[in-house]
Amino acid sequence: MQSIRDLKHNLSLPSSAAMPGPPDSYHQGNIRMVLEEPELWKSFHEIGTEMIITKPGRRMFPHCKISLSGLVPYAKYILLVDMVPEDGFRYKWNKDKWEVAGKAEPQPPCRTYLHPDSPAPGSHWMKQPVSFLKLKLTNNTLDQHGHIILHSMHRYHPRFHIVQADDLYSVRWSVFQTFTFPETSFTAVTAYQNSKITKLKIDHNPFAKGFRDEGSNTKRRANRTLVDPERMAKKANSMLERGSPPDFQQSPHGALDREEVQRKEVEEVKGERYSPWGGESEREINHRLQSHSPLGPDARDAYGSEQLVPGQSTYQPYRFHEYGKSPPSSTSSSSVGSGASVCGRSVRGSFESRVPDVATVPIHEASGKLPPHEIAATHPAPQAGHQDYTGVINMSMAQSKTGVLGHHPLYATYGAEQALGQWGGQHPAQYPPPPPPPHHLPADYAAQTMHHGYHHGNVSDWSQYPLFSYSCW
DNA sequence: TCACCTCACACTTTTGAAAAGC
DNA sequence: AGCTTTTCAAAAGTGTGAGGTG
Repeated sequence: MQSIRDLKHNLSLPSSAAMPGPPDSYHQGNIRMVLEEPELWKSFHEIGTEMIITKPGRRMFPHCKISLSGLVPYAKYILLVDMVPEDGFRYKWNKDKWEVAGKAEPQPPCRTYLHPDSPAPGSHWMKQPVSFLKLKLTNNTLDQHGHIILHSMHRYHPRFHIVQADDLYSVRWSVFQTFTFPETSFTAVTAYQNSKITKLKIDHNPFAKGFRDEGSNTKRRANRTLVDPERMAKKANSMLERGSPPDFQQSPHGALDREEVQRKEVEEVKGERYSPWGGESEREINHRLQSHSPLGPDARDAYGSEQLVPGQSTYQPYRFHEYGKSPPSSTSSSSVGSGASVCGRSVRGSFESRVPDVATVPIHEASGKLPPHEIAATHPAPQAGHQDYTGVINMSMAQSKTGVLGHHPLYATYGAEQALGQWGGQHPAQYPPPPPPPHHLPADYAAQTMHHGYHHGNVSDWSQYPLFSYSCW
């Protein structure tokens, strides 16, 4: 196998003519990624996962945890995660289900979370599940901490990228593969909308133990009463004004028959399996999760995360329309493509996606074609319009990483100006059409996303260019 | 008025430095 | 002296619910 060093050398040649064909690193297509705790994810997914986003940043729960195999033990890899909008809509919670509430807001700056262990040899990644526990989500578009910025009431799903690279400098010249898992999609919220989700979180998140009804919760409430009688009096007053007894109101499990209420809710959560996305049944979800595996339902265990994306199309430069995990195309989708498309999800033409101002990027046709009311109460078709926009990894961070950051999480920022500026006129020369798909790629892997970052070799200039060309919408 | 967001709170787990033991 | 284990306080991560905002 050609070493990554050789690959780097080849790719560093400035001329597009020098762009090598697919290197032997395509053999890395053996990489397999499996989502850990799929049952937990599934239980959330069936109800409609919500993730809290806050100004200071909030961790995900369940958090992203994956297992990797098929890596070259001695080769170094970098693991990245980013969040991709599911569609071009904004949602609202109406009674007991999510409804489309209009077009999505312009996408905030795209950021990528780099696993703090990166870069590490394949043996390191494979020896145990890899957790992205410390990844945080925020709704603060001016966030300085590098958290992943999302819009509330919008739907996203995480995407995992694995890049064979000795260090962050090499990323741009390296092959990377992308994986997604349909069950990890979620709605970003600032406060939980679906009480079933709240309950699931409380039941499974150790930090929320205090809210469980197994004794400590009541103790907590009692303490609170003692600690701040004034507050409680105030609260009681306000509740009286609303005409409900203070101890029963508000809480999903009031003092009155709390156990029964809880039992009832548990039954609802476990048994009802209702989907806020238009009544998708468990069977349907299972079917969807399984049937999208290119290897069929039986392959889910073995190839739990392999995905289905037409290999050819993903090689189109600057766009990645087929990626659209919507409808989720497999248990996890992996795609193979050029470095010019990672955040792909566009219905618009690739040229339209390169508008110079991300804030004004029009929502795609899809959202225009399909009136919200027609979509309401149903899970919108994933292919629904996406906005394209691109981003640039903040390489100043990457640069510092190699020397200073050590084992701290690195977030790569995709600034709007950078992103669009660079797309503005450079790419044709800068990002020549990628080579044809590897002829020796096994059928299975032709469906994966394998991106090549074809960039110029001048390291001093590389911060101008994206690690991934981002089309987040 | 309403939908959404922010904040302080109580409670929990995690982290890391200091102390103790070997 | 050096290493490992234990202890404990501080920090960080939770959902709650009142109040704020547009």
